[in-house]
Amino acid sequence: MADKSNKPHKLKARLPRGLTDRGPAEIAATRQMVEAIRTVFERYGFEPVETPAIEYTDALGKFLPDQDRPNEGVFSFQDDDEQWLSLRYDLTAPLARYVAERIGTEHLVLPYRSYRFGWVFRNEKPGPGRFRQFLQFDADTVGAPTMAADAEMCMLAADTMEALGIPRGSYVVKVNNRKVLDGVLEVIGLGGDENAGKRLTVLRAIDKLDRLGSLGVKQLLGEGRKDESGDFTKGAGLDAEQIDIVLGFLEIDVAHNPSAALLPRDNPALANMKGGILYRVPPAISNSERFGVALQESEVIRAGIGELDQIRFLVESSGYGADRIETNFAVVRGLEYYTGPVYEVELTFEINDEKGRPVRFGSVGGGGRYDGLVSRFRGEPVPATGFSIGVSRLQAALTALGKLGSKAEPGPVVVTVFDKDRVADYQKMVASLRAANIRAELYLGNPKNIGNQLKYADKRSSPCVVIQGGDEKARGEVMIKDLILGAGLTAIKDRDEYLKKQAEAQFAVKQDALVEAVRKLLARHNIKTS
RNA sequence: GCAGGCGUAGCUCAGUUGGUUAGAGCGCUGGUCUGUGGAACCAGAGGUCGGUGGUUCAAGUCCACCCGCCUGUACCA
Repeated sequence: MADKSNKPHKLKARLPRGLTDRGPAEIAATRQMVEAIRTVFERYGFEPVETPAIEYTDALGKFLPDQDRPNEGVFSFQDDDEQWLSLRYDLTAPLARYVAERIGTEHLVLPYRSYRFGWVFRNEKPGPGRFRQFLQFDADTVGAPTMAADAEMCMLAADTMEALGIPRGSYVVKVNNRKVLDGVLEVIGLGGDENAGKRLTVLRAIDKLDRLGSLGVKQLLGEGRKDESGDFTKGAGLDAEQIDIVLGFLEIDVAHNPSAALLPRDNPALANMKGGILYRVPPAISNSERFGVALQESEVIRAGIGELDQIRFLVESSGYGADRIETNFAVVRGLEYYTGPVYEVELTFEINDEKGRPVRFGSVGGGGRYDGLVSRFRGEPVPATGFSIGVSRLQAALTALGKLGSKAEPGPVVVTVFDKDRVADYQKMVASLRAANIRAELYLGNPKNIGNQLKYADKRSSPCVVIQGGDEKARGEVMIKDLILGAGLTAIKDRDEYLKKQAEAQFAVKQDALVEAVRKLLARHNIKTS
């Protein structure tokens, strides 16, 4: 028993769930993505701004810690003055706080266009590609009520996807307007405060269209739905006609000719449509005795479609067709603060995971108009619209797609230790390489044989090693071995060919030509020197 | 949160109706190896069998609870 106390309960090295460590390949991939996004955002005229990861909880929005569920959704804690603080869960609310503090001063010019990226935190169940700490990249325009600001967000989203190497056709920016859905719900009798809960249930059901299909949504709008594990989700309890109308709206194909969805009330061609505004509406809507006329005359729906039409016109004018930016009445987006147009970027390709199962990445970014968010801090209305990219999720998708990060970055040049007594000489060689901006390191392990040192360099993905044994030293030379060339040698069967390549892969140069020779070797393999 | 499935070495997995000191492959470390990377051979390290409690003469194996992971679902700014 006594000897066991040597290692009593070994501390288990472990990471809290939903969090992840990131190695060189992932970090390099993230850098590359952030750089691509930043370039596009700056091209659009947005300027950088940074806010801290911690804010007062009440500034972040609705998630106030309460007794029952103190940390639901958001990580919160109390300051020593007992005020509640939280880790930010998005970048929009902190921006609203930032703007509200500066609006009307010389430190903020309206319309204010800014971008920022950083870690955000959500205390919720993690899943594949879903973490409790993840990177977001946002752009926002504050103080511009015009739809031109929204159209710009959509074009920005499309340009960013392409800058990230996602080909046109493999993504789509979907645009909807919260006013359209709000109008529909109002007309079918779900207006008013007393129906707020039901409206939420309906919107949630609509949001699941791409995942559950129209049958699943139909069930959720009605009685409810049972999933494959037997769990039952209670539905919104709409009647058949209400359900038909909601589904009918979702199915209207507005993507490719949205302008046609809005026709002026006084268009003579519409005489037979009772002065309505919707064109090509499904029978469920036009035939509805109860709601048909009201739907077609709804001012809210008309306003919403009018805004969508403006966005459509603006992006089309700039050359962005429906292959990149489409109007889609099924997009819901956040339930909380959006007040007008909402956008969502979806990846449209499917890929399989390592077990061959299809993985949907779905939405990798989104945003919308939130005219109420800044005004929470101020009496006056402040229009704002923004767009946000989930960098972490997008990175997971791009990695799975093979666009990112699978290949190791080239390592440093390794100077081997041949003669233990001459470490200083080798260190000097390293220093001369470093002085020439070449990544280089001395082998710091046990130098008892050269083979191990080559193995090490190989594992580091070093482009080459430098060797100087007694023979080279006597001739005033160093040996350079090209590991990248050498890597292919074992595959070569032909002896002459092998010897030729071998000679290319390993060569001696005068000691004072070391730096130049290494530089040439790196250039041959397209490795940047700093 | 709810439902279901799964937890044995760093990884992938064996482990009999409950029965002695829990195994294999890969990986890792060292050696053969003071002149050359992916090889070969040899040796070694590494396990509270996810945790705690219970049943039993005896638990990796049976039971309960907890934790973690996976799938679905709910919530999601």
